[in-house]
Amino acid sequence: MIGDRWSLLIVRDVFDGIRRFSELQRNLGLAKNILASRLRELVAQGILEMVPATDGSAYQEYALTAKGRELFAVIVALRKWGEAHLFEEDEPRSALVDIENELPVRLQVTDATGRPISSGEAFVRKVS
Amino acid sequence: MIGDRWSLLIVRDVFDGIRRFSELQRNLGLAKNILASRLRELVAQGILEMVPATDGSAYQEYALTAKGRELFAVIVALRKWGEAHLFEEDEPRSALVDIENELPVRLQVTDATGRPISSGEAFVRKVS
DNA sequence: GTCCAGCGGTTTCATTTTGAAACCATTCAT
DNA sequence: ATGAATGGTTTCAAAATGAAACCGCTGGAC
Repeated sequence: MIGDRWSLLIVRDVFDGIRRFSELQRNLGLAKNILASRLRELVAQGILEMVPATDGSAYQEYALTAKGRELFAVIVALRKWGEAHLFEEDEPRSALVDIENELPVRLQVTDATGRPISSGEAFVRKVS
Repeated sequence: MIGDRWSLLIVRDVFDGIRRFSELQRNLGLAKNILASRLRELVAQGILEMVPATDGSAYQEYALTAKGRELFAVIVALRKWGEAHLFEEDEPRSALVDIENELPVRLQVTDATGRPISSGEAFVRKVS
């Protein structure tokens, strides 16, 4: 899943409403055989599923499953980090905004009470 | 960065306090040449830096830079998704907990007012 | 101070993955 | 009915990965 260059980018594109094989290929610029292989894996992992095309044609589209939609925070986190660090100072960039106010979305790691925490304030614990 | 199998796992391990070359290699089980190559790239990208070892020895350690620490939400998001989906029902798993209450941390995508939002309520907008 | 193990790599080479291009069957628009 | 677009698969070369051997430096025991 995170083990290769393309899978998360494909998932991101599907979140953005790109659903067809050829659209994904044009948008990402990857080889068709690799795209076919990645889509097959994502479907096998239950992250994407094939559904009948919404435009009434006989083709299929790729859609996120519930498991796939749960990657939302991952995509948002990566997108925000990328927006902050992968562009030059004055280079045009994009931002993820909420539909209502059109203001950038926030992403916060908090403790159980809702207080924001930093990486030093958390650790991994074994649970059953 | 997200373009390969190991870089994010290395960053995760450094968040977990693993700082030495040999520790990373033992923990991740990857080839030494690949680890050396990935660490070189992460340092070149300004995500990690080499610092003198904290134990007084002449060796160096790898530490997160400010840019690297900003990947915290990405690591938390991936970890939570993995905890939820990558284990069998009754398989022992681990969870990221806050230091104070030892309760699982939360991760939320919200709009500018703090209201939690789902993927359908956000879209990408071009900004300057 | 000497010896030996451990650390932090690099080099070499075989295997695996990736990518570009050509090809193909089916579907759609005219 | 015809030609272009869709959604792939096949083939083959190039690049990335991984295992193993090697190497110089460090640290600890003696």
